[in-house]
Amino acid sequence: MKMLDTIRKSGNKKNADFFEQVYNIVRLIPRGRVTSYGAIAKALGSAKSSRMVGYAMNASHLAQPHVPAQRVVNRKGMLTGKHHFGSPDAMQKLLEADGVKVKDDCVVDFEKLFWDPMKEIG
DNA sequence: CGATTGACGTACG
DNA sequence: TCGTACGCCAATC
Repeated sequence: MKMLDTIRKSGNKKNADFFEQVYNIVRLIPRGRVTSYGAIAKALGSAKSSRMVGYAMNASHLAQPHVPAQRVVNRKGMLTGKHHFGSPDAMQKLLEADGVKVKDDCVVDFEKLFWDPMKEIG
């Protein structure tokens, strides 16, 4: 499904291009699965803009509908952004609610649960 | 308009 | 194997 293509065309507005794309991809993440900032950045064609993905996530709480930001972690599978949630434990709780086990701020079986955006987009 | 920062990632020691 | 340094690109100061 070339969803990103649609996303890109629909979100070609000057503002909200990168952010919107990030949000859309994150919203595509199935329940019980996770992905990384770098993977999203790469999926958007800006592999070197992984930091921007994280930056976009910082404002993800403003996006509508809700963006499951808890399903996005760094390449190590660590919950680096947990501190940006309401509570430091909110992210882990949300992940556990999705069926993702978290141990020591790290996603268990991260590689197995890893969801590749390119797989859905490409 | 230049400098600083950041929910990352890769390279290097 | 672990810790530190740097690059990337957009937003904020």
